[in-house]
Amino acid sequence: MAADPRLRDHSPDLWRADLGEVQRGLLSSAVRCFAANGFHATTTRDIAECVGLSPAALYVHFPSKELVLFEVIRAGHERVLAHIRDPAIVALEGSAERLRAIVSAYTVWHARHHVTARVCQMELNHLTPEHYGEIVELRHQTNGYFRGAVARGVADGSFAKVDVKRVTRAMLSLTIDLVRWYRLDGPDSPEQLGEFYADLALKLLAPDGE
Amino acid sequence: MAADPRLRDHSPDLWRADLGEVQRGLLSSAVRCFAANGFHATTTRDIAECVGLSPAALYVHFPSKELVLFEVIRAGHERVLAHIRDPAIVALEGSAERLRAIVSAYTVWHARHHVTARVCQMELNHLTPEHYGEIVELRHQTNGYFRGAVARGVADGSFAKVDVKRVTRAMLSLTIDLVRWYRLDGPDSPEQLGEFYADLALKLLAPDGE
DNA sequence: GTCTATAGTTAGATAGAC
DNA sequence: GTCTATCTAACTATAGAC
Repeated sequence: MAADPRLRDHSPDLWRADLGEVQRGLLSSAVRCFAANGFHATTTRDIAECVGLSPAALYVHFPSKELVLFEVIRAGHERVLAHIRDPAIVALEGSAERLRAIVSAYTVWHARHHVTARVCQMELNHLTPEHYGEIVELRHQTNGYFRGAVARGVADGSFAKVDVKRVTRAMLSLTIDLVRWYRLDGPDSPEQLGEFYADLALKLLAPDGE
Repeated sequence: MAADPRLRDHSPDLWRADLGEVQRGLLSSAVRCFAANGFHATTTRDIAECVGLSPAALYVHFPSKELVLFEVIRAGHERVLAHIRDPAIVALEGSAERLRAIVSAYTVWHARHHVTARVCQMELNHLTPEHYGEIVELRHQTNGYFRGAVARGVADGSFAKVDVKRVTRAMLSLTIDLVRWYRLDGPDSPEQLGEFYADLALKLLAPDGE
C-alpha cells in the first residue's frame, strides 16, 4: 500500500542535519505512508520500497519501525516550536501584534507541512510510553508559549478578560484540526490561512464583547 | 491490549435498535478499543474478550472487523446529525439563537460521546472506499446544515459579512478537535463546553468587527 | 450461538552472502 | 550497506464439535 500521491507537502529539510541522505529519504517516505494509511497499516516494506530499498535495509538505518515514527514526530514538534519562537516574533511589543504573529506562524507551519503535522497529531498514541512522554513535554512547551501570549494581552488590557486556558485551547484547536482537511492544491495558501486564523483568534479576544 | 479504562463515555443506547444485545455489547467494546488503540492495533480478540467471548463468536454477529468499524462510525454520524436537527432547534426563528443552539448541541454530543466521536473522526480512513463514501455523504449533510445556519444569519444581517465557508469550517474545527483531548472527568461538563463554544462561534460572527 | 482448533496470510525483524 | 531468504509471531477468518 503506497502513499496517497495527493499527500505532498513542502518538507525538503525537516529532518535532523546529522542524519544521512538515505535516512532522510526513509523518513520522508515514512511520513507520507503514515499520513496516508496510519502507523499500523504501514509496513516496513511500504516505507523501504518507496525509496527503492528492500525491507531489510531499513533496519541498517533505524532499529525499529516505532523509532522511525518517533523521529518523524519529534522533528515535527521541535520544528514547529522553533518556528513560533522566532526571535522576530518574541521581540514584538504589542500583545495583539505578537499573538497575531504566533497564530499565523503556527498555522502556516501546519499548512505547509500538513503531511508531517498530520502524523504528529494523529499517530501520537502509537509511540511507546517513553517516547510519548518526550513528545508531551514538547507539546507542553508549545501550549505554554501560546497561553503566555494570551495571558499577557489579558493582563495589559489588550484583550478581553477571557478564560485564558480555554480560549487558548480553542485557538490551538483551530489550527490543529486543519491537518485533517488541508491540501496544498486547495483554495487557501498557507499564508492566507495564517492571516485568516490570526484574525479569528483576535476576534475571540476582542475587548468589547458583542 | 485492552481499552484504556479512562476512555468512558455516556453511550448506553447509541446503536441501532434492531441489533441484539450481544451485537450492541460488541460494538460498545469495539468503540472503546478503537478509541484507545486505533483500528489496526485492535484485534478481534480484544473486542470479543472485553465482553467475555472467544474471537470466533464475533463472526457470528458481524461478517468482518471492518464492518464493526463501519457500524460504529455510521451510528455516530447518524446520531449526531439527528441531534443537531432536533425540531426544537430547527424551529428557532432568530439566526443567532439558532446557530447558538446548533453549536451547543453539536459540542454537547461530541463531549458526551467523545469515545465514539473520536473513532468517527480518527478512524474514518480505515473504512473501505464504499463505506467511506457513505460516511462522507452524511458529513456533507452535517456541514451543509451548519453552513446554512451561518449563511442565513449573514443574509439577514444578524452576522457580519464573513467568508461563510471558511468560518463554518473553523466552527466545526473547534468542536471536532475536542475528541482529541476531552475527558468526562475533566473540569468541563459537556453542557458547559457547549455554552462556551457557542459563545466563541458567535464572537467569530459578531457584526461589529473588532 | 459458543467453543476449540487451525487454516492461510502477513507482519516486524534477523541471518548471512556479497 | 544492500540484498535474498527466512524466522517467529500474530493476525483475520473459518471449520466443525457441542
